[in-house]
Amino acid sequence: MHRIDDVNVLAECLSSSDFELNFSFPAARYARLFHAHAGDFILREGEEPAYLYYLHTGRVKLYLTLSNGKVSLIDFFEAPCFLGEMELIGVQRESRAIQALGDCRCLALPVRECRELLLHDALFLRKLCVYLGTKNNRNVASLSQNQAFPLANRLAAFLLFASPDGHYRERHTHAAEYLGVSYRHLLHTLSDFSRKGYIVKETRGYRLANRAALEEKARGIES
Amino acid sequence: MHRIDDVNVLAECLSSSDFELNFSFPAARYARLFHAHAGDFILREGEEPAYLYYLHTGRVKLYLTLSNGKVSLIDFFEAPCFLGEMELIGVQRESRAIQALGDCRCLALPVRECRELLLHDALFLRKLCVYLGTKNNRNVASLSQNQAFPLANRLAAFLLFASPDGHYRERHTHAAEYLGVSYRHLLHTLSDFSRKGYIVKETRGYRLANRAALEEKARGIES
DNA sequence: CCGCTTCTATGAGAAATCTCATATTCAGTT
DNA sequence: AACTGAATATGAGATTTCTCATAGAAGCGG
Repeated sequence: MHRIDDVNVLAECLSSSDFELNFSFPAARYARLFHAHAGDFILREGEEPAYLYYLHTGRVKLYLTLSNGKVSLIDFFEAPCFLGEMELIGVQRESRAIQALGDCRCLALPVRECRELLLHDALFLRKLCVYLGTKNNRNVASLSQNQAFPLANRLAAFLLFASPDGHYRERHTHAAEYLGVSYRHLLHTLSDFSRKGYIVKETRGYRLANRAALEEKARGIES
Repeated sequence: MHRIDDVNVLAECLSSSDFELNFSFPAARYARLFHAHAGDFILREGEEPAYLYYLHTGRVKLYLTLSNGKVSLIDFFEAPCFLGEMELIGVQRESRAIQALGDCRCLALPVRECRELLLHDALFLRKLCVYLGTKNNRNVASLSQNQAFPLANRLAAFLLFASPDGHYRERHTHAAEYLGVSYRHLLHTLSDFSRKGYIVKETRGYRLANRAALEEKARGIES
């Protein structure tokens, strides 16, 4: 990830986002702009971030490495959202990494300069509470779903979620991590879906061939 | 759960807790006191709470009922903590219930009167952010652990966690919910631990007989 | 004391999921 | 063009976990 010092690009980003609406102090005055390429790390494991980031464009994934050695993909985040907010409020112990999935633009407030301002800004804190609460809800939902439903149901929901145009193109490796199952088992279930005609393999990915059946499978998950 | 109108008891509760330190306005003026017996519901599923609760004494469990019909135990909370804060900030969609595990005392602020005060109080909001962030961390940790380790490891950790005096006395039904496995499988694994001599069955519960072995099993989980 | 519900307990068999081994393809590198 | 590391695939067998069936024990209101 590298910093972009072009003042015009920064101004453009600021004006094309809700960034400033999150603060009751003139945050724009402190803002920097960063650009991350696909695969770049925005937060590295065990590193104290120097900025509070606001993802302006792009998509990232958050994961942590267990003592197991296994890497567990925790969640996807899409712009707009905060990154590094847990560290700001000082509740971060685990070593987490945030990695860009595609090109990302991040507005950033330097913690050193803004920490006190942020921690006394009721508007920002309220926005942050909502954001944290929403994240919490999602986590709780997936926590209980993972335990309550076998992969077939969760995969059906994921296929529908991740295929806006009816074409599924996620990496199997990513999907397996996200769904919390082994790569092997994901492939099993995909080929099972193929056999049943729910999906059809294409040159690159799958086409959702029987949306109704997938929705039926996914039912009971949406809560 | 019923309200306690004794002003002296209320005053006593206020003075014996950090309650007032969470707010920069005179919250004590608005505070009520409630008492819940074991099994009482503090929040019912699908009900909009009229109060922001601060658990003064006691222990509660939070769970939600899936469309599945299955009930999923999400978490335990111990005093002191907030309850109903998700609803206050307006990010609550799922139907959750909070049930007292033993006798509980709750300080409570009426949402109708305090909502605006609370949502503009930077001190309270900051405390709430920390609280939500901590909750989030716990959820993420258990989310990834559940996926990464079989029950034997998690159970070992749970036994050590839930047996301060070396005697385990949790309800199997509760434990099974909490660990996210079937009752049957929990019993399997317990009897396996028995056979291996890790634990010894007593009149009521189990005694941890081989703490070292349990710690070995639990290792790799503590992150 | 009776009937009801919940918890505890155990067995048998099935389903879900994992590990390991092995190939192939593909993109990037040298 | 050869090499390498990741992603894709597929098979076989083991492990984990679940469902169902059954039964006794404990607690509780009538």
